[in-house]
Amino acid sequence: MPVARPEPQEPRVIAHVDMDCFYAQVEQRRNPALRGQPTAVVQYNDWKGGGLIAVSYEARAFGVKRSMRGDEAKRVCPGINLVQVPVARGKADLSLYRSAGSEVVTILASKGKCERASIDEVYLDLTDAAKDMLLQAPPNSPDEIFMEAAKSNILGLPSNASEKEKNVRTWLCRVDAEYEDKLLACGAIIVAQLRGRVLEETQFTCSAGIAHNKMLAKLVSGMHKPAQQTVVPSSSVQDFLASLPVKKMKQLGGKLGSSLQDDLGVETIGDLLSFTEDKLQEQYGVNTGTWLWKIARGISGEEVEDRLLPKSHGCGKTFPGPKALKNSTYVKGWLDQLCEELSERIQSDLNQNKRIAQTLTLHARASKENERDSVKKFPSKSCPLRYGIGKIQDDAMKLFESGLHEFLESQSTGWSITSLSVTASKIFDIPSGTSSILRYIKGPSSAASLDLPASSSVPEDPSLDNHLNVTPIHGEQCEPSTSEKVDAKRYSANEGKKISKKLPEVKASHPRFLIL
DNA sequence: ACGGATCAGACA
DNA sequence: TTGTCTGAT
Repeated sequence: MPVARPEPQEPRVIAHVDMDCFYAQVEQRRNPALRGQPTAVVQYNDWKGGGLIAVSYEARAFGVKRSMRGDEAKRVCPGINLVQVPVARGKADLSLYRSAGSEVVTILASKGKCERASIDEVYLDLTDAAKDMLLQAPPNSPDEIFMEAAKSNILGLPSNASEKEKNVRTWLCRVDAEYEDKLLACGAIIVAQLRGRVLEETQFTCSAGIAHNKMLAKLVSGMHKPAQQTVVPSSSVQDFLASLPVKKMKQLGGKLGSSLQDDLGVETIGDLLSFTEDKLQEQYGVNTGTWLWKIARGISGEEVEDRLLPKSHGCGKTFPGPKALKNSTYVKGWLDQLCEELSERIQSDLNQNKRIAQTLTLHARASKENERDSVKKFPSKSCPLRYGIGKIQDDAMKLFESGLHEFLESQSTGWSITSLSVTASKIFDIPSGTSSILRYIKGPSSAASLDLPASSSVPEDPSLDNHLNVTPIHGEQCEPSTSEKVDAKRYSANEGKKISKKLPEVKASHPRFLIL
C-alpha cells in the first residue's frame, strides 16, 4: 500500500530519466547492422518465437508491441530483427543489460542525488544544481545545451506548432517567472545536458520528466518519447491531473486503482478531489487514504534516495506447462544453475562494490495434480546467506525441501514446480578504510582473528570460495548444511529474535562478520 | 496452462 | 524479523 511522506517546504527539482526501449538500444549498439532497423529483443524462441521484452521505435511503427510473441511480431512486421537475450546455464542472462544500465547511471549521478529505480530508470534530485545555476548562469543565451533544452515539452504551454520552440525558449528564460518555474527551467537545461552526455558517451537515447516531485516527473517522462523531455510547471498540474485516468498513476495500476473505479466511481485523478480525506481514509485506511488525497492535489513528498546499486539480487526461471519440474532431481539441477548465477553476481558485488548480502531466499510456485483447484501457495523460505557456490546450492535445496514439506502437509500425491527463484538480500556496505570498525572472527575450526586483504581485492575465482566465507555473525547456526537432516524450525523467526537480544549491537548500520 | 525475469516496499 | 502481497518495468 502506498504511504504519504512529509512534504518538503522548499520547492525541489526532480527528474525521472527513462531509457528508450533499452534492451533494443543495447542490441543495436552491439550490432550496428541493426541501427535504424525494426528490432525487438526476445527471450527464448522455442515457443511461438519467444516473448518480446523490448521493441525499437522503428518496429513500433509497424504495430509491434511488447507482450507480443516473436511469431506475431514477424506477421505484422516481416522485416523485423529479433535478437535473443543471451542464455547462460539454461536461463536468460540479463548481465549485458545490467552493465549497460550501470554505464548510464554513472553519468546521470554526476549532478546530484541519483536513485536507481530499475535497470533502465533513475530519479534525480537536481535542486542544488538548479539553484546554483540560477545564481551563476541563469538561462538566457542560445548556447548549445540551451538549444537542446529548448526542445523540451512544457506541459500546459500553448503550442502553436510552428512557434513551439520559440515559446519554449521564452518560457525557459522568462525574467518575470515564479521562482519555482525558474528552478524548473534550470532543471530542464541540466537534464538536457545530462541526456546529451549519455548520448555522447553511450550512444543511448533517453527521455525524461522534470517536475517538483517524483510522482509528476515519472508521469510525464514517458509522455514524449523517444529522446525527448517534458517539464511540469506547477501551474499546469491541476488541469493535467484532472483528466488523468486513475490507472495511469503509479501505484494505481492494479487492484487499488480498480477499487477506486468500481467502488468509488473514480475514473480520473480529478474525480478524487470530490472525496474528503476522512472518506478516503475510511475506505482505504489512514496511510493510503491520505496518500490518495494528496496525489489528487499533485502533492508527493517522497524523496530521491542516494542509491546507485540494487538492494537485492535475484535469479529465477519459470517452467510453464509441460516443462514443470516433477521431482526433486530436476529441482536440484535447476536450483544449482540458479545458485551458480546468484553466487557469481554477489561475488562481483563484493569485489566491485564491497557489499555483502546477508539473506538467501527461495521462492517457488507449485501446482498439485489431481486436486480440485489447489491454489495453495508454495511458501517462500530464507536463511542466512553463506558465500560460496556449493554452500548456496546446499542451503537453497534445504530451503526448498523445507518449503515442500510444508506445501505437502495437507496431503497430495503429485506436485510440480512451475517457477523457481533465489534471491540475495539485506546487502550491506563493508565500511572501508578504518578496518578497526570491522571485527572479523575466525570460525570454530581455528580461533585467530583475521583481516580482509588490505589490497581490497577479494578473490573472484569460485575455487577460492572455500577460503573466504563471510557470514553474518547472527547466523550463528548458519549451516543447514552441516547436519544430515535439517529441521524447518531452524529457519523460524524465533531463533533470530533470541540472538538479536543477545547481540543488540548487530542492529547497527553495518553487520559483523564471521569468516569460516 | 505463466508474457518472463527482476526489483521495491508495506503490512501483519 | 520472516513471509505474504502488491505493483512496476
